[in-house]
Amino acid sequence: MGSLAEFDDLAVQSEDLGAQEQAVMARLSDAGLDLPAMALASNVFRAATAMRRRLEQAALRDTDLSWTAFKVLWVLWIWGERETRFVAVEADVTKGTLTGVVDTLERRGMVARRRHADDRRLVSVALTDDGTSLIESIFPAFNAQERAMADLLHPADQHALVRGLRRLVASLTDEEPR
Amino acid sequence: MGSLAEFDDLAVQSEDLGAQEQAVMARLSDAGLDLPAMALASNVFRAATAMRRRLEQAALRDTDLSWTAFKVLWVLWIWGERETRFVAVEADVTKGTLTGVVDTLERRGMVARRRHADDRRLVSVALTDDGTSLIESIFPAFNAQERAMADLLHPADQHALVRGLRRLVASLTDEEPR
DNA sequence: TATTGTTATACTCTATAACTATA
DNA sequence: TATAGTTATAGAGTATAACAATA
Repeated sequence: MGSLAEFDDLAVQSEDLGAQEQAVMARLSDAGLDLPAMALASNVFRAATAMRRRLEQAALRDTDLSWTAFKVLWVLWIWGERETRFVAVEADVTKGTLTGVVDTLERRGMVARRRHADDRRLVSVALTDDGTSLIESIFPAFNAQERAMADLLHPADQHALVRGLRRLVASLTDEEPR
Repeated sequence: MGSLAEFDDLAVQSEDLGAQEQAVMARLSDAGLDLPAMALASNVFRAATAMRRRLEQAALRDTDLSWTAFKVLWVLWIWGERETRFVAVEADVTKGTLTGVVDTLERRGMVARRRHADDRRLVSVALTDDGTSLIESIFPAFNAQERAMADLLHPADQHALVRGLRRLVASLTDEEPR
């Protein structure tokens, strides 16, 4: 069985396929590759890039916050004061990157470090009042963009998409604990 | 109506929600935000990061190719010789980045530039025979990882996920032509 | 010995914009 | 004037690894 048929099966409606995917089919249809899996990966990347670009332009442009600095503020807003290793995992950055971002945010008075009394290797980070005000002033516009993007899909598609992504993320992250 | 109920509606099964999303619900359930949209965005980013990390480690680690260099080879493999502006869009990088990546790949003999005779502003890039061999030797392992990740989901979930992502990408990219 | 956070290095990619050569 | 690609600059993130302090 050719993978072309397999791919087509996933396609549902050919109008949904971009030019790139059509070229892929023409080029690779009998190379023994898993085209549906390719389509899954490449669409995850394309969606992520397009969404991040839009969020950065529309919601972060005038805030003087990098994508990562924003994520760190957000994590602290959601979770409250936490140890830096936790924040690094949650914001999905390396600990080296986190040190730098926290340095910057601390210099601007948005977060504060606190060394633990009981285990003095540990450092926790928390939003200051100014940091809380900042994230609370930025987040509504950020979320409005998220909503506008989600609304590009029918509710049933949104539903299915989130469910699939959650399962994928769950499987990937407990496979590779990092 | 609280957004908590709205969020829960999307959740389907609470075991699917990671700890982060549960904390979000607890923290933000009545802030007037669109939590399902937030869940969509954040799961796209988390999936993309986890997948890229795995592909880089498992398939690109020993190849001496950066993520972007790999994408450029892939684009040229799929499309054949193309003008650099086309390659930049397709590989989703800026033209400045592309110049650098093509410089590197050309120095290694994997691609070749060709200036057009009819419009001498234009430069096309194509794989050399060595470049073709390289991408053909790397891609099977890359695709095997893509398949392994896709197989973490049931076929119906894969199907729904790809369909949703395609539609999202299509809407986002014809909204913002770049 | 192991762990936490910090520091250091070298690399990749980005955004932005100026520059060249062509059209 | 506009366009295609190149070059330049500064910034942000990465992987990797060494390091100091602490456990």
